[in-house]
Amino acid sequence: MSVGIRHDDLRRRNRAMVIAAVRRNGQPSRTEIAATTGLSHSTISAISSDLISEGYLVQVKGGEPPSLKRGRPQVALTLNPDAATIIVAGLSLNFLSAAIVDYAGNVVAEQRRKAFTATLSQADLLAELVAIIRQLMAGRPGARRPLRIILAIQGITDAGARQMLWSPITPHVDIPFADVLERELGIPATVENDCNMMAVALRWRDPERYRDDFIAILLSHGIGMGLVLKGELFTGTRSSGGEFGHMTHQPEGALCRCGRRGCVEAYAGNYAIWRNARCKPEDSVPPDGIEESDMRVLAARARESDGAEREAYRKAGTAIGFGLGSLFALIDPAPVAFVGGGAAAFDILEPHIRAAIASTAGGRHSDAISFDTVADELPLIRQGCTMRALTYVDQEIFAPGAAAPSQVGNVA
Amino acid sequence: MSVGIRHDDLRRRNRAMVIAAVRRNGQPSRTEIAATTGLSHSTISAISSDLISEGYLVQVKGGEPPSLKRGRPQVALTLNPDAATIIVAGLSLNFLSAAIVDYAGNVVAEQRRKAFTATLSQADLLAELVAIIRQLMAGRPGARRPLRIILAIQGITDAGARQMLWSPITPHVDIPFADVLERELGIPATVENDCNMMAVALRWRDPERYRDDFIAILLSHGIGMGLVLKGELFTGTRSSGGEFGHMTHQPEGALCRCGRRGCVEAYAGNYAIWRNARCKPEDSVPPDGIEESDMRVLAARARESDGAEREAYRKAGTAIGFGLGSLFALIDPAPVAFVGGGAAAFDILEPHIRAAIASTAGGRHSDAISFDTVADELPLIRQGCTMRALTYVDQEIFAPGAAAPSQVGNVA
DNA sequence: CTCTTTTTTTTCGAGCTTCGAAAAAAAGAT
DNA sequence: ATCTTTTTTTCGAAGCTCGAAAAAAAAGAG
Repeated sequence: MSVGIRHDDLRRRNRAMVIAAVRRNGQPSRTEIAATTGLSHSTISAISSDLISEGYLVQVKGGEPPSLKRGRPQVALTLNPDAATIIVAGLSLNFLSAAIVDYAGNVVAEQRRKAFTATLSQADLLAELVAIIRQLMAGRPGARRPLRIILAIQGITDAGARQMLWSPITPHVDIPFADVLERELGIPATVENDCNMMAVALRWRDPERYRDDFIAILLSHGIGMGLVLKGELFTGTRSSGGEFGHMTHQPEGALCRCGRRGCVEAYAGNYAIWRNARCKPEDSVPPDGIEESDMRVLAARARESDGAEREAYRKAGTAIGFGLGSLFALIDPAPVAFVGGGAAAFDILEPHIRAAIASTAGGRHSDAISFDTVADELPLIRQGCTMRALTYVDQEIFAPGAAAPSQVGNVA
Repeated sequence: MSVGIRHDDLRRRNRAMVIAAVRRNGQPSRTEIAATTGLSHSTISAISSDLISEGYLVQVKGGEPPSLKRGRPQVALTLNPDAATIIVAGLSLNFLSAAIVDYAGNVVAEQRRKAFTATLSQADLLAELVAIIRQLMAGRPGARRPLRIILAIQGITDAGARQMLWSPITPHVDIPFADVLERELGIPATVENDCNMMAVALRWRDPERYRDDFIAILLSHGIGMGLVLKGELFTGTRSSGGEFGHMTHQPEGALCRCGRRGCVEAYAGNYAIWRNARCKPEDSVPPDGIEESDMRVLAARARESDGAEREAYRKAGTAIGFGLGSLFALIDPAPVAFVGGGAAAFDILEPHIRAAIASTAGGRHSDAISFDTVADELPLIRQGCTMRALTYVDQEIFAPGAAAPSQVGNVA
């Protein structure tokens, strides 16, 4: 359904565009905003003066160094940190975190706590989550109500970012996190897949390298992926999608944590590497609770001698490589960032990944396949959530009515 | 890079929206256009009166049956067939076709000819293509110059729709079809992958069933795919992408026509089914020139008795199923249309496809997996090309400057 | 046959928005 | 102190969409 542009949409869109330019650029002047948006100086002047008087933007006074150029100096604009706050929460195995973040993206308060996610009832899990956020907000009495809650979870979410459909950290499925948070706290909430947030963060961190098309792969107990294609975060038609770890590497192959067989993860997840390194049968139930330190020992042994550990990493690299090969057959090659504890063993994995890719259709354009590693996923996830939630807030403020994830399809 | 909306873009976009509404709807009245676009009646009235006086739209006079409602009858608007023409060309193994199509999508002239694509030099192949189009245009002296050429090829094209990167129908690679056509004929040209055009056509044909997310799979000598996700035709980052047939089904498996091993196509392409049915070794070079009639014989035998033929189809179905399973892990399940000669044997394939999917991550939401078959791919490809080229023309006319495939990414 | 009702389409003025040009502002250079 | 350069604001013009009202065109009622 194609929708025409109303006249009053115009100003809203251009206001949102200006805010987006400031968010992306940091401290642009009006002239720079005019250049990046393509709008005239007079329009930018009008819009930014509105946004300043409404409290969304502020002029940076003495911050910048005295420019060496002649002429009236540019006045830098920046986001007013006090314009709004959001809450960024994270839920991973046995661990719960929440933070209040201001409109400029600075963390202003934070809470962390242990919680035995694997054994908690669904109600208790939700209660813990609500409690940590309540506690966080109680620490700032009198503060304005946060405009949005964003929750990153290890697991699959629905396409509308309302529910967790499945997660390895809890036996419960279809948990309506967003609905519960909204009901209990009265703040709009969304649930996002952690790997997707990693991809979002990479784009904000290094837009040179991670621009329009790239892949973030989490190497941890399981294997996750966040994918950006044509500048948009890629999601499934019904879920957060991108379950790279559960593409089939070997039909009827090794037993995966998900209960099926032959998934990439069943060869490349920490538990799979451990299982192979210990020479357990491929169909043995994947063990839980493997520590990063255990993996470091395995990796060290794999580097030292040509034994079962090295073979385990070979299998892992091969599985990842064939998975990437199939992915590249669909989307063409793109830069890959390997994130998480497993990235520490990337030196062992890389030759096998490259060898496997070379034997697939992904071998074409192998020059486009550049790998990078990021050791710690948590800061990435936090940053991705922050930017995503703030962008939602921007869209809500400046384009009310237009739902956040709106996209008008138009195949021709 | 975010670009603001200029004031004069507004009318252009809304004009394009009106044209798109008419193209999609067939013969809508002004009132219906207002409803679907969300613009006011006064705006639609102004725009459509402009478009009529410019010759793009015409009012349908006595066409519709006398409405049984009271009140002033709606005046149906439709595309003026004489507003423009385009050329739709197709290139497949040993076969070349071209047609002139008017602005309303009707074929007004057509040419077909044999050409031995597999043995022609690149120059001769291009010359044949230019010749058939010249001949077509020579048949309509005095006619206005067509506004666009669209060429569908069996093979991979680049993301910009300028070149054929690789094709099974010719040994030559990186053929700059679009540049040559534009230079020789002076008409803007693009090259599209045939399976992508199938997907586009399905959406125009049956928008109820094929709306926002669906998959078109060509079962023929090779295996091709066209994919629509979130209402947009899916393409790779550098090429037409979606090479479903060259996802890896079995690492180090059967020899594929592409020279690699274990691709889905190496089990499910006509040549692979034939190879398995004849009990040739999996690493034997795939034969060429298998006729549809040969495949019908194989399928009949597979239905009759449990022999090598049935086993060949089992392997084919399994490969397709595991491929779909991996695809569904990435994009979630979606309706699938199997197109082409191989769809005639879908009854034999289906149980194996479903069994394989059920054993993968795609097994979730298996209710969303509905299959359909379309016997003949050529009309689909023709129709898809027609609609795509006409939409390009619309965009060029009504939104000059904005390149046809424009999409501003905005990850947050 | 005429008048009323109903529905579609057009007309018209109001209210926005953006743009370009010119003016104002704010610094360094001379 | 004045000139030059660059940024920002101001102001009028032009264009677009919208809502309300008017006009048009048909069916139904009497």
